[in-house]
Amino acid sequence: MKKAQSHDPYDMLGLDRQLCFPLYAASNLLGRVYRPLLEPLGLTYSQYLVMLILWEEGPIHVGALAQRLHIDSATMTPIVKRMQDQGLLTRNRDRSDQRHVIVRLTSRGQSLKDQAKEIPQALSDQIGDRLGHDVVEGLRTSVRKLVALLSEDLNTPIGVALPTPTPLK
Amino acid sequence: MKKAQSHDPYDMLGLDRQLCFPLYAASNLLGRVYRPLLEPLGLTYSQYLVMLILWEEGPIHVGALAQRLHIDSATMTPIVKRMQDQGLLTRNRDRSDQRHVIVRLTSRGQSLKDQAKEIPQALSDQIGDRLGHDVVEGLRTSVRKLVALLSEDLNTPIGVALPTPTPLK
DNA sequence: ACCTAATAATTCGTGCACGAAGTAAATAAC
DNA sequence: GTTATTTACTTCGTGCACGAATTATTAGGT
Repeated sequence: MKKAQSHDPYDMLGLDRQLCFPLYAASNLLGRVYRPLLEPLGLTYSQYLVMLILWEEGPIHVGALAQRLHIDSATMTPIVKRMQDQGLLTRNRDRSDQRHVIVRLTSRGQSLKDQAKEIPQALSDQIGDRLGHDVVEGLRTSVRKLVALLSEDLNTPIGVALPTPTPLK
Repeated sequence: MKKAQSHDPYDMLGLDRQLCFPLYAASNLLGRVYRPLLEPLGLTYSQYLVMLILWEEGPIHVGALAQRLHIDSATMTPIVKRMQDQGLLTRNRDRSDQRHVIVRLTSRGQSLKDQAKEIPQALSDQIGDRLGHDVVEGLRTSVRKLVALLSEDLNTPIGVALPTPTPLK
């Protein structure tokens, strides 16, 4: 069922044949689209994602936050620190387990939700209208499957077959 | 044809409803998958993308390189500088137009192609086998459409409808 | 020729994103 | 109960990625 495309390994090095590159480009471009929309709220894109979780789920540990966004906890720490400096949230040690740090929205952080609520709809409409809402929907579910695959395979690495590059040729 | 999902703006703030978040996560995760594969070659992921273009198309200006990868030229400059330091390429002013800087592979950069040629096939197979090759193919074309849309709309900004958030409610 | 765009690359400052190493607290081992 | 191990977060160093401001060069207007 798969159409017989070239199996010359060199052909695979074409930028257009890769899946990774469009994803990389799309992610960067989306970040660039979000920037002017989030600037009035004083949020970066990563900070916006943190807010989405806090608005939806309430107080949460730093590690859980990082896990939810599929980023390293070493990346999360400075993000929530800056957000604390902005008065959006508080960071406190868990009294029952001093290793955990609980992140909580301040009232200022809570109230920001009102200003943010129009953003996803506006973007979703704009993209959906031009790309086709069904295309966007399929894209969303496919990418989520890919994310699920990649994040589970970070335990049993996906590239483990590489150490023996071409057994025989 | 579109199924009637909630139009409550607050519902749209759910992390699972967003298209942008899976793309962000997928891009980060893919970068993490590529890292150990590219480390033996001494390349970062962005540097790998630059190499793909140079292998495929030969000498190119810094600006064109940035445009091809949909990143800012201010991001490109330090990348090619580091690659020059590694002896992978040369940077020279264009004699016919001193504003342009031409990037060329060195022989060392050329020869790296041999070591890289197995990488995309290995990943493509691993992901395709688990996600379905047809799913991956559909994903690839959809994301490319999205990229095309986003990059053209950066001239006529996509978020232009936002300055009037809710005309009336 | 001269003065003004426009263009190409770079520099600057901020914020992610990562792996590796470090610190401190809770748990296990014995 | 003291020592080892695990867990949660932080610190550190490198490399992107961006917008804004600079510099250098070319192209246009008169």
